Amino acid sequence: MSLKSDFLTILDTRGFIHQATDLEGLDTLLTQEPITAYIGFDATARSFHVGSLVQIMVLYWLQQTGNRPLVLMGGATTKIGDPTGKDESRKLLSEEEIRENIEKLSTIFSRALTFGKGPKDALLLNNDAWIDSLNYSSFLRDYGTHFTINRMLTFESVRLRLEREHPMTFLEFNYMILQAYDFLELYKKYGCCVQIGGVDQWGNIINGVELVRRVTHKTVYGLTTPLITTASGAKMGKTAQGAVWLNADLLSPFEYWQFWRNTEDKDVGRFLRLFTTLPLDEIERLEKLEGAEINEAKKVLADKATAFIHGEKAAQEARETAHKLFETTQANYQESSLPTLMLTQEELEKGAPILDLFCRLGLTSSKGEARRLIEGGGARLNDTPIQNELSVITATSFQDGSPLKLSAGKKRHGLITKP
RNA sequence: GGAGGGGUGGCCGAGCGGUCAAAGGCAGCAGACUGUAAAUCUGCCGACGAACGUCUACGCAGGUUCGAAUCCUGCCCCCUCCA
Repeated sequence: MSLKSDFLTILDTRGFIHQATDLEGLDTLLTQEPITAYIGFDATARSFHVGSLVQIMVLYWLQQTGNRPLVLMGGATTKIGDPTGKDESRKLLSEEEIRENIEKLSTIFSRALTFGKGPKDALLLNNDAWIDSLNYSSFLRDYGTHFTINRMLTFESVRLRLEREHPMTFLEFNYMILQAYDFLELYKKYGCCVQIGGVDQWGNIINGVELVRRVTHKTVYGLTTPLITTASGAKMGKTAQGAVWLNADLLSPFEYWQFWRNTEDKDVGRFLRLFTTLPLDEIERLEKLEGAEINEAKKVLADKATAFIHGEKAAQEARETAHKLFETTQANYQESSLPTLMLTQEELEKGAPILDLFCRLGLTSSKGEARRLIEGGGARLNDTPIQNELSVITATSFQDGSPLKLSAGKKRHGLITKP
């Protein structure tokens, strides 16, 4: 099928579309008038990770093509989704946590989207605003009639749990109803007619689409994005440190840059399409590079992806640090984005144990790990393998006054400076 | 409420009185080869300690024993079937 609208054409050619309720209908609508669409986000963590990046990119393109994005933070649904908070004080605390999470999560959108009060400006919403005040009996009477258990049982998420004989609580069962209600609310308040989400959200999205139709007799649309895996089949987003967070306080821009730089060859083209805004013909050129040349494409990917989240300046710095680290022998890392540790005068006199320094720089999580690293030959000081696990850093270790580079393997480095 | 099964390291999963810091797999880390890639091969993979070693860990709390992940008692949680 050939798509006519800018938005769907971009989504399609860049690989964002997994399935949709009525792609043609949505396409037609998009060519007629600007629309409002939303994506819901959970507030369970303090930061998004690359898994959510697909969704964020979709919102970006939505706004770029002249439509209005709504970012819905699931303040209320997150609260309900976690049934462990039983006693009163904990519940209060977790509400507090959710608030903090939402605050932190929201910062990510400011670079990708333009917020404001204009017709095309993005809005940040929290479903707390309407779900918290729902009255159980009237909610049941008004909306409960639109959901049949028969239908709900056929949804993938439910069916799988039942087939595997995994328990599913009534609470979880209700989650999808509340999410459907979100859609209805957004449709009524903001004229929002599209919900977008990951493949796992398909069932929930369908429910929303149907609820809106039953209540208002209007057609709204659902669209899902594919689950992004690496060419080797692994779920995206794991590094040595854990998840690939988007917030800089959890993962430095340099490490973020490195994550993209280390993309597998086979993924470069796909990732350039998904996670950068480079023109398609440029991407086609880049992905044709072969052998070692494809590294240039990976650098572009890293630059653009980092700039999108952390800004041009941070991307530039990350690139320079990487260049110094991997492509030259020069040792001036002062301006780098590597973890840095300054020793005290006292430590320099007494000698700082190398094992401690590995831990303090976050290169290893225990002294034992640092010890094993040295035994295995993966530990280096200024690119010279460390032989003795008992060595110490003293004032004389700084030969020319520049920082010392401590490395765990070839890719993880930290700097040690003296006062 | 009754009967039965089960809770082991990041995950899966063996062990069922000493040889268990706990097989095997996955994930992870490092080394070799390369291109800061993939694949492959090798090593490592609880903490502390320079080291003999010490401590903490097999749902929780006690107990039996020279000795317990393994046996007993109580509690908590999960699953299956029955009411």
